[in-house]
Amino acid sequence: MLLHLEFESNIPIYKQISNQIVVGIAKGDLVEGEELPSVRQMASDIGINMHTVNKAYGILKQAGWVTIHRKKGVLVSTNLKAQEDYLFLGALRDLLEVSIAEAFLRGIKKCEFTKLIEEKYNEFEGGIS
Amino acid sequence: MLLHLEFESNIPIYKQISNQIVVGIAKGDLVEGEELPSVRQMASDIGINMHTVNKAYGILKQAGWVTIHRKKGVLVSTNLKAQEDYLFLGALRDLLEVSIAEAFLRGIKKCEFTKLIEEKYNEFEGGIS
DNA sequence: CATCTGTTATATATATAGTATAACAGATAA
DNA sequence: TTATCTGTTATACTATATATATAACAGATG
Repeated sequence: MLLHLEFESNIPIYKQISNQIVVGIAKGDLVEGEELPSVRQMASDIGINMHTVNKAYGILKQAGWVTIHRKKGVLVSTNLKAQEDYLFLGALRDLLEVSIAEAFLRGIKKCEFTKLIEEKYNEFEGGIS
Repeated sequence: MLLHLEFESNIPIYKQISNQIVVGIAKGDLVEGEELPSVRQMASDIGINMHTVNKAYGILKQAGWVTIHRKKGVLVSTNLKAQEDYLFLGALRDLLEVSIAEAFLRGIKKCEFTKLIEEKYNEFEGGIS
């Protein structure tokens, strides 16, 4: 899977990496058990420091998006750390509040917003159907 | 309008301030033309530095959420800087992609996600009805 | 005149992000 | 065994972001 990094972005590189891997899993570009490049390999490919990749992998490992074996290397996983739905949705609500407020005040209709959500969901659901 | 700041949050204070003011406008707690406290006053009330508030106001001014008059002070505005809907929605799409991917992989159903959006929209629409 | 306003400038302290170099222990292959 | 690769950890450095502190300026107000 190709990573598209923007080095002038205000989003940290390690966050861009971990984000795109999670999205890659949702899209089906990365499948359970698939091996990811080593920290040194990916760092070399991208042209960044090893520790930046290591931080991204550490975040993914922490959340359960990858498992790391001495033998097999870094493997894609969907064995997520348990988190109650209401906690996840609560955090999501907080995250979305400002964006929804801005959209509302800009005259974006409710259905336009939800349509955007549904389209992205379909991108993911299409990957496993 | 009361601000609820979390000083241990990873979200900068100035961002928490500007976010909550935008949400306050959407909820109808702040209305067009309403005067906001001066940078020194708000800083004093909250117990933070003047420049932190000034940075928040600067962001709001930049986007068009407030206008600043020598005479009248800092006024709530909804005279937003022109931005094409497709640009706003494109940025929104990027912002939501990871959250939607996570929700999808956690088994949150599409309708649960959109329901969350609709509920927040209703909070805002209720404020002006 | 005194006071308040937004704004700007400068300085400092701390945290974060990214890089650089090095080392360790486990696994792998020659 | 030797050599190489793995994730991991440690240390150090630079750059940037965040927040604070102090000061000053020009416009407006009473």
